[in-house]
Amino acid sequence: MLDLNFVRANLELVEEKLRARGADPAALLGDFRALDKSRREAITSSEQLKARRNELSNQFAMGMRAGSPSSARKLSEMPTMDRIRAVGEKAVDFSKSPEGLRLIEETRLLKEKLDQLDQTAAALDEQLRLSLARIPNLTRDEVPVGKSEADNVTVKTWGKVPAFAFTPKPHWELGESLGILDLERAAKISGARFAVYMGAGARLERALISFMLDLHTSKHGYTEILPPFMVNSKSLFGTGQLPKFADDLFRCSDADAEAVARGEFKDNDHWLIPTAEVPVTNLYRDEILDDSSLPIRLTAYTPCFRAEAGAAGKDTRGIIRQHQFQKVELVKFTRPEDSDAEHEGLTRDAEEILEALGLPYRRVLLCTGDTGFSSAKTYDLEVWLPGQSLYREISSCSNFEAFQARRANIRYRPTAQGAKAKPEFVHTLNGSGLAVGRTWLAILENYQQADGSVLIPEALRPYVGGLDRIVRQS
RNA sequence: GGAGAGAUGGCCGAGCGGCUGAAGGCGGCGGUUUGCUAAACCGUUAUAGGGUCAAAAGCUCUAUCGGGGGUUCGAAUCCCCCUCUCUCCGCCA
Repeated sequence: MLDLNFVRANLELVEEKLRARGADPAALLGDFRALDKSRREAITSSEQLKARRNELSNQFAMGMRAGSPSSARKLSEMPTMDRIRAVGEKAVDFSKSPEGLRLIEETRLLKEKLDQLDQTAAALDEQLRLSLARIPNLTRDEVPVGKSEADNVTVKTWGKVPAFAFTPKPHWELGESLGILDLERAAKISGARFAVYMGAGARLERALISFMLDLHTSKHGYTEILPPFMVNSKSLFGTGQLPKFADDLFRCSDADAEAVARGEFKDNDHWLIPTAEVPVTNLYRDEILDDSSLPIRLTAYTPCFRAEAGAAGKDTRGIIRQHQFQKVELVKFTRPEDSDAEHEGLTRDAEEILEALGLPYRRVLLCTGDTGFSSAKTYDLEVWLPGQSLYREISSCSNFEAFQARRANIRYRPTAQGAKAKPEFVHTLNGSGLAVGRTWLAILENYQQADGSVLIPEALRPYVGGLDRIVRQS
C-alpha cells in the first residue's frame, strides 16, 4: 500500500508510475482527490462535534462533583458522617437539576448528528482505504519501462549451456522413463497440475530442500522457519495477495471471497499459502522491531498452492506449472537505507544455489509492466532448460520497500542520532531460493545422459545417500 | 467438543462508572555526579488521523486499554457476541 500523504502530495508522479506499469491511473486514482477531500471534511466536522461532546461531558462531571460530593469521592473513603450526608444528597442529584437536564438534552441531540456523520466518515475512509489497497507499488527509477516480459533486461548470464551429442529430452519424458515421476496417477488422485514423485525422484526433491536450507542457514546467515501452510486473510492482505488476487488462491470452507472483495480481512479464516512469503513476512505483522535486530533474514521451506486461474492451457506438459509445488523462500526485513544492498545480496544467495548445482542461468531485471503488484524492483533468475531450449524462471527476488510493511504494519524504531525516534516502516524483501520443483526438472534436463540416465550434481550427492546417477527404476 | 481464568503502553503490571492516555516498575533517551565504567539521583519517553503552518517544529482537536456491538449524560471499568492465550476434562496424529 502506498502512503496516503505521499499520494496526495505526488499525484502526478504516482500517475506516471502507474502508466509505466501499463495500469490505468484514471481507473485506479479516479476520484482520489474528491474522495480524499470529502473524507477529510467529514473527519473534521465529526471531530468538532466530538470535542463539543467531551466538553459537555466534562461540564456534567464538574456539576456532579460540585452539586453532589458523593460522586466526587468514593463512599468507602469518607468518614461516617460524610457518608450519611452523601447518601442524603442523592435527592438533589445534579443530573436531575435544570442545568443537568439541559446538558443531557444537548448531548443527546449532538449524538444523533454525530452518529450520522461518523457513518459517512467511516464509509469514505473505507472507500479510500480500499482504493489505495488496489494500487500497485511504484517501481524504482532504474526499472526499465516496458509492457511485457519481452522488455525485461538481461543483467548477467552464468554457466555454460551444455552441448549434447544427442537430442536432449524434456523432463516429463525423462521422469516417466526413469520411473521417478508419475503424472497420470497424480491426475487420477488429484487432477491436472499435480505430480507424484517416486523413489530417487522423491529423494531428489527432499535432498534439494535440505541442500538449499543448509546453504542459506550455514553460509548466508538466514534463520530457518517452518511456518503454517495455511494463513488468514489478514496475512494475505499484508503481503498484497488480497484483495486483488483472490482468484489465484485456494481457500478453505471458512474463507469468504465476497467479504474479501468488500475489503474485510479476517483473522479466523484459512487459505492455502501461495508462497512462504505470506506466513514468513506476516510473522512480524503489527509489531515494532528493535533497530538492533535488523536486518532479519529468514528462510523457509513450504509447499505452495496456486489456483492458476488465468493459466488455462499454459505449460500443460510436465511439472513447470503445478497447483502444488515445493519452494525454499528467502525473506528479509531491513532498514529502508539497506534494502537495496540486501536485495542484491538476496539475489546472490539464490544464484549461489544454481551455481553450486552447476545449472546455467541468467539474471533478468523485470520491466515495469512485468513487475509484480507489491514489488518496487524484481530480478528473475531463469535457468536453462535444454529439453525445451529456453530459459525458464526459477526464482523471483523482489524489494517491496515499505509497501508490504505498510499493509502489514511492520515497523522498527530507529535509534540513530539519539533523537526521539518514531517508529518507521521496515522494508521487506523476498525471493525464491529456489523453486524446488523447477530445480528438480532443471537437473533432469541439464544432467541427462545419452543412455537416458541422469547424473546427480556433486554438491547434492551427500543428500541422496551418495547416489551419483539416477537410472531407470523398475 | 465441555468447564474455568485471562487479554491494559516497547515490556511487566495497577486501575474495575466521571480531568485516567491511563499509577508503579523495567527498558530507552537527555542530564547531574564520576579518572573511566558501574551505581545513584533528576528529567523525559505511546500510536494513528484531522486542523493550523509554504513546509518542518510547535500548538490544538479526535480516536485508541484484544476485536465488534450495547447500556449510560459519561465506559479500560457494566452487559452481549467473536478471536486469541492459559488451566483442567474429553477426543486425536
